[in-house]
Amino acid sequence: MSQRRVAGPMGVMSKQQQEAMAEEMMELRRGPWTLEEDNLLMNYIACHGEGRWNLLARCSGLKRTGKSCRLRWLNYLKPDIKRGNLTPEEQLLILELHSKWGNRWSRIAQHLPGRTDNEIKNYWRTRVQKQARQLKVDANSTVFRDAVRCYWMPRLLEKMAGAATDPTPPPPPPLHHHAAMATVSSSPFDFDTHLQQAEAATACVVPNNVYHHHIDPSPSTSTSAGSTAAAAAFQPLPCFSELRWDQQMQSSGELDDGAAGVFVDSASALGSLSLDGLDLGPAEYYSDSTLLDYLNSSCTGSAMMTMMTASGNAGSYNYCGGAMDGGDTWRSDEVCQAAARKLGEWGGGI
DNA sequence: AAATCCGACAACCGCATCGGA
DNA sequence: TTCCGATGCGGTTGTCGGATT
Repeated sequence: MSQRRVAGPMGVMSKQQQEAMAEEMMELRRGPWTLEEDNLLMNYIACHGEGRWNLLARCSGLKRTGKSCRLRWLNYLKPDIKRGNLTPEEQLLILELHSKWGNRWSRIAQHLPGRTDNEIKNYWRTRVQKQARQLKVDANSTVFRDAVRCYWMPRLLEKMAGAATDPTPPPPPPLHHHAAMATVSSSPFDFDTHLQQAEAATACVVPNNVYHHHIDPSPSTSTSAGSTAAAAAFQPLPCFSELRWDQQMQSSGELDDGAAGVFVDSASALGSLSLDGLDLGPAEYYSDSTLLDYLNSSCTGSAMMTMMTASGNAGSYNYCGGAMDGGDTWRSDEVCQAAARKLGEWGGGI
């Protein structure tokens, strides 16, 4: 940032120095807010509304900077702030969105109503990064991300499934496709124990942003209790069930990177992806290139890929000879609708 | 019981961006 | 076009309370 300098009584002085001097002259307060200060701030905002924080700081009688007032309001006093521990759903969403956007705390917070960017950032630093530190790996490393995707997220989904069927928690949903999955348990999670398994699983995992809480697509191959539990894990969360075609996404400007692909609104937990009938687990957003990479690495000849959500929306497209049909060939067809109905029969909530 | 450690979270700081003058 | 104030964002620090030694 530019350090703007202006001439003053002390000679050339940076803007920061000027501010510091002004603060000194006004004896601005720092540190924890008192009840009186909170009341002053709330009363002022009740009368004049949010915004214009510097003016607020000057006129409210608070000996605080505008910045400090804004932060106190947004992170603590605002009426719609949600207090208390993050729910498994919220934790899942944070892990999910962070894997997609990185440290874009504010952007992530927009998807968690009532939670602040500060709260999410603190959660990440105290909980998630702690795990990474204990493993002596970087929290942004591929290995750690895969461990999160393969083991932490499924455990959160189990928690969600358990909560949905309380007071009698169901058995964990069937997890398959990777032998390592069989070791996932509801006991206290031991990240260290699973790290090696995560590394092994990574070798055969595919679209990079797929995590593996697989539901069995075929009722005949799983117990009804297991299917119910699996479906329960996909019970609708707010705003989570819309599948949009890429062209719609682009025309509506919802994809800021202009990428084509498939997007299952917000909660990956509700999307499911299959390839020629083989369940690939929940899906969120797949760029065309991601899908193509995967298909190229795992398919010979042709294949049909389908996606569906718990609300019953579904789509598919064809892969043949190393290429995919373009976005305009996406269609919602009978096959997918039938599959979606099937999911509904298992309790997916169509 | 006292000292120390540690996790959680509130608050601060530096910088970037935006919009109006 | 430039300047500058306001606001927002992400990284870092400070504080407090509970757990542990």
